[in-house]
Amino acid sequence: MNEENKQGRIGIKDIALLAGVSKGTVDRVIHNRGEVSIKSREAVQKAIKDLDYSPNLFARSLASRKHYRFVCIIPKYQPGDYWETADLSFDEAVRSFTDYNVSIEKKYFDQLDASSFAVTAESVFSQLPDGVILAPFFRTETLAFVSKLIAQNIPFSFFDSMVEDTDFLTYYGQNSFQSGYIAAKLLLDGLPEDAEILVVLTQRKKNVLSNQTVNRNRGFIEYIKKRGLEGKLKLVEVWLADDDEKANFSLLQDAFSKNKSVKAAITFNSKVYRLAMYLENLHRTDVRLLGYDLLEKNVRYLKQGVISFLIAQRPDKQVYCSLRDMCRKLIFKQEVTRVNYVPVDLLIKDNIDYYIDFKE
Amino acid sequence: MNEENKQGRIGIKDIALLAGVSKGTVDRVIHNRGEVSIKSREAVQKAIKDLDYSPNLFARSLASRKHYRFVCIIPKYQPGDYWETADLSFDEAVRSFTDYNVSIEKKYFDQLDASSFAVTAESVFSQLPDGVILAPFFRTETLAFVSKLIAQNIPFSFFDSMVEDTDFLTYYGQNSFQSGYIAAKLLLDGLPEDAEILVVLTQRKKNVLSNQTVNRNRGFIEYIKKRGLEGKLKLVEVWLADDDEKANFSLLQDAFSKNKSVKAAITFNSKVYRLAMYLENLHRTDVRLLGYDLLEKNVRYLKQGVISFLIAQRPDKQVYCSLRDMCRKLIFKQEVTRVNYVPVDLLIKDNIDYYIDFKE
DNA sequence: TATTTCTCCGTGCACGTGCACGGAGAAATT
DNA sequence: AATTTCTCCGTGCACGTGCACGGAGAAATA
Repeated sequence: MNEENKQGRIGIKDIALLAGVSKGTVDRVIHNRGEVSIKSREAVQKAIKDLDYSPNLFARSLASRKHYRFVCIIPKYQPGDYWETADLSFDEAVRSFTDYNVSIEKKYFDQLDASSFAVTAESVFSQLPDGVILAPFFRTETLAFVSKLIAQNIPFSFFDSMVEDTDFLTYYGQNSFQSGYIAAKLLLDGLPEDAEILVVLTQRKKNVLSNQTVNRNRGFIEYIKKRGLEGKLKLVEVWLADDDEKANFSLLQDAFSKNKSVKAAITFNSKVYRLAMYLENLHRTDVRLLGYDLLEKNVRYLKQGVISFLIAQRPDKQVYCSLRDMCRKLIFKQEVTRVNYVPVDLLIKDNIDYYIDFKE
Repeated sequence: MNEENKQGRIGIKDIALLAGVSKGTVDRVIHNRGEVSIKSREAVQKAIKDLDYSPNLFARSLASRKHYRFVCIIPKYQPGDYWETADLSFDEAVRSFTDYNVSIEKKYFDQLDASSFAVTAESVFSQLPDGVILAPFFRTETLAFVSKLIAQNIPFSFFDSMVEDTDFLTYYGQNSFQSGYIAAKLLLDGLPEDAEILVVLTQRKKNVLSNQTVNRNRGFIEYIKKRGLEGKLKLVEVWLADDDEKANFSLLQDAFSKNKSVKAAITFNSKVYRLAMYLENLHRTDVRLLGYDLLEKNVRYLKQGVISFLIAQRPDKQVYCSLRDMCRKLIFKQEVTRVNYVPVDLLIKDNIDYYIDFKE
């Protein structure tokens, strides 16, 4: 083991020396807070360039007294729900940034209730946060919220879905349209052209579908058109309620008894385990089933072979990257990419374990 | 924006205060380098526990004079090859760790020449490295090498493939057997049971196949057995040379002319673009093609629809995680997981873009 | 008792950066 | 000319930790 001092990392005082000024002046140039003559500024900038200086981020955050406080806004959830992953990922992610003097506060709203979202969002302002990360469930309310954020000069990022034409810092999420397209391909390829397909939708209040669902559905239809299957395939829509499992069961029962030769079924959200549960009860293994997200129940049915495909969208990464980019932009003044589509990950029973077990 | 000093992070001097000793003593306990009375030691340990102290890693590595030097051993490659990704990833990864006083030296060997590997490996010792990361291409030579590493107390990690029963720190790589199994599933599902399948192998010197290839092939066969297709499917093996493209072309020509109704073809390495090129020249679109790894050429043929599936194994992650774990273990004395299988990522023309573009 | 050795421990500087403070000299004002 | 204001810049401490140095007191040796 070698004890070598200093591998010659060049620091602020090296450029001070080269530029013929003191490190205080260098500091003023780096954080351009003025009070520097043009001559000195240029000398420093040249030195920085010549020596290819990059600051030691550790020393920086050690020395910095600034404390950054971010707020994230996500829906309330039941244990095992999709949103639990995102929630836990925030805790996980913030741990990687505590040493940068970063802390985070989470706020929850009712995903069926737009006014709950508005109230939660409003409560953010009293905290005077340095940045906000949110899943923009309700378009109108989100627009109102972010315009107020902009007025107060508070940067914000979207994840999961986005509201376009707003001045968000970053977006991390899946391209829903494309993921619906891919879902269609996986579900339909190899099936007869006139097969019966069950499309299971979950309605929220006022019959409104989520952004994600709408766009995935569009992508789904697009594939069907492209393959020239429109009008040939028999698409059967089944509308379930979000909370009434008993009613849902009989709705499914109804659908399957009316359509005897269903070859495949799909949901555009994470609730595919409902369908799986239903099919398993009936010991039907002849229906190709596809859904989204790696809920524990979904994974179990995938491994059992009841579900054929799951499409995942790395919720943990969405959260981590959103937070990281906010740090990069605000703390380290680095550039970040605005729109970031996460991969459309295809999971089958044979590769699911490696996907889940892999901890980066 | 809030200027709040100190969010109450407890540091070494807080435990010194609570334990009634100086921070020097606390330091001696933490790094247990002795010269501490039992009474003091226990007081400090109690204080650490009571206050739930965790060291500030930034301050630690800032103050530390120790410089860690790692060596990695990878094969030489042509531009665009699989190993280029790994090579570049090392550069990328080491950047994240320079502030921890870490540097890395890369060493290359000829992947067709075991003795080249041995020579390269031997040259490592003169550097007195703190750790070694290698892709263990040659079993015998690797065994000799690592036993010498162990004798000199130098920790080492495998990636890409591993040599079992050695005392490696970590392994990151794909489960080759399982990935071959999955490859078979993707390639064969939906084909007639008596289809003609081309299995294209690349021989290295002395007719030796790489570990990866052997195991993927085993997994492939396993699936065929499980499906009861053994003896029904017509598997045609084609052996190509690694470097003679002209000979390879005529070998393929030969294979396709002898087997008129080939329905699918597979290679267990990254050279599937050869097959794609051949099929494209002949304007044949009726052959389902599967291969490994996201070489630029492979991706192009996938997007064109010549290749149906690519299986990826996150070489960048393998490298990054190997290096990160070495830091965790050696610098921060944290525990790491020994065997880490990376996901078997399934890519089709419709999800490849998101996969490639996504920068974490 | 005087000297040496040994055990234990406190002090103080360093790492690279941020930032407050104050000072020197020029320019503007009285 | 004396004073004030303004522009520019250097000095020095702090962040939390690692580590070298040396000192105090006890124990061992003379």
